Amino acid sequence: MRASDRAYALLRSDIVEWRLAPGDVLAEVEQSARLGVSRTPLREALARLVADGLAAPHAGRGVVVSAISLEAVTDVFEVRLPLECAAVRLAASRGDRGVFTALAAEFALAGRLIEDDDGAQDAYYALVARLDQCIDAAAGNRYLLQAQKPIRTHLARVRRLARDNPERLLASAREHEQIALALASGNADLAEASMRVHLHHSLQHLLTPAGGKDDPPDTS
Amino acid sequence: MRASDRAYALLRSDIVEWRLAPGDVLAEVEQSARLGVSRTPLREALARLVADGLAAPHAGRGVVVSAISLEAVTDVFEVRLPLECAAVRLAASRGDRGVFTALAAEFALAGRLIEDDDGAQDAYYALVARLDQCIDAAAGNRYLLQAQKPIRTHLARVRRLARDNPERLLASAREHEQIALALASGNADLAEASMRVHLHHSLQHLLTPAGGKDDPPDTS
DNA sequence: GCCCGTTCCAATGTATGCACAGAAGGGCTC
DNA sequence: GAGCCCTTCTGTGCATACATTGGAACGGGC
Repeated sequence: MRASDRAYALLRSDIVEWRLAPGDVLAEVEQSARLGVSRTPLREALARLVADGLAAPHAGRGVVVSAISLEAVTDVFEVRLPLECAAVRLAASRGDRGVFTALAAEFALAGRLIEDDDGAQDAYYALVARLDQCIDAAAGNRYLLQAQKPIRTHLARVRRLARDNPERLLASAREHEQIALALASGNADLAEASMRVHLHHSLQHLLTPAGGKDDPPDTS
Repeated sequence: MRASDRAYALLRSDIVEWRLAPGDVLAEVEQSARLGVSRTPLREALARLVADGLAAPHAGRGVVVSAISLEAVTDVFEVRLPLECAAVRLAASRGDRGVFTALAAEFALAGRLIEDDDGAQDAYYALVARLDQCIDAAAGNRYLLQAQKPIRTHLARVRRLARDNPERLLASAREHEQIALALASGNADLAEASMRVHLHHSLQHLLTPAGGKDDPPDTS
């Protein structure tokens, strides 16, 4: 792997996983020393971060990690909603239905994934990621993918703000099952409606202040 | 201005305006010599072009200008439609209505801009760009803007495939006037509907093979 | 005591040199 | 004569050295 790719991946995960907080300055010499690469590939990595919107050039003072807030979450969803709806509509009309039938069955069984302890939730997240990938593949539109990629990045960053909530995850699994079923039936209207339902609950949960002990948003 | 910015702007316009054709290889040494910058800023410019989707890394052979075709136009519009609709919905609910009332009046007068000879059409395109900027400002969503930017770039590239057609431009002006009027009234549903009408005609015209002498798409 | 100017420093922006990888062409062998 | 391998060469990837710009701190003047 190229050094610039490594630097980009490391910095990106550092930002997404909140090891680098908004406002932190990414000085070239400091980061190049920390990551063990030279300034040239590091500059390339910083440029990609800026293009992603994860960092912003600070006039004359390098780049700083960009801020993300609750208003920003609302803004992100204002873009995510039409994009995801467009994606599922395309996937419903173009996709291979068998794939989504199988995925729906997996989501129906997802309860045990979620209720199992520790690492099992990762399996659920992986399942969600697989559904996303299948939708992307079925939509078959590189421009749509290009538009969604930064949105998903910002979303992943917000997701790390809170821990997991089994209740919400279970509801999320049911919503995803509905989406998969709609795609399996090739019904674009139903798929879009199911996606709207899911995104509504997802955003609502994100905007709900973490009430009790750990009341965690799920944005998948 | 920085050398990397100059290189990016030059290469970008070269690609958008078809001085560089799809498949052309962008060799670092060659382009750095042509543009009068060193290899380092040129590499940065190439990376930005790749991020924009205007070029793609070709394994072991540098980056090549990416292809754009009629299927690609359809794909671009599949993303453009939901994004522009979302933008006008937000603009209708948030924007300052006076701005759009004034713009609607300008579009109503746009006939003379279009029918005037030569450079006058540029004034019309500038007017369209101003409407876009006002919609962007009214929507006030940086993530939406981030998603739209590459789409608009690809669109600008396609637009250069054909010359102007006064008939289509006049119809386009009327469609834009409707959008502006809907925004001025703060009616999100009407604004979206007007946008859908405009995009439908825009795409139809793009997909129509240039029939007579110069039957030129307008994608604004 | 405060404000403005100057100077120094640090960090970015740029250029160039070096090393490695992939491709193309030629030569050798079957 | 054709196919395969080796050599060479071009071009990218990386590192480092140099220039330039912006900022901060210190000193002088009001």
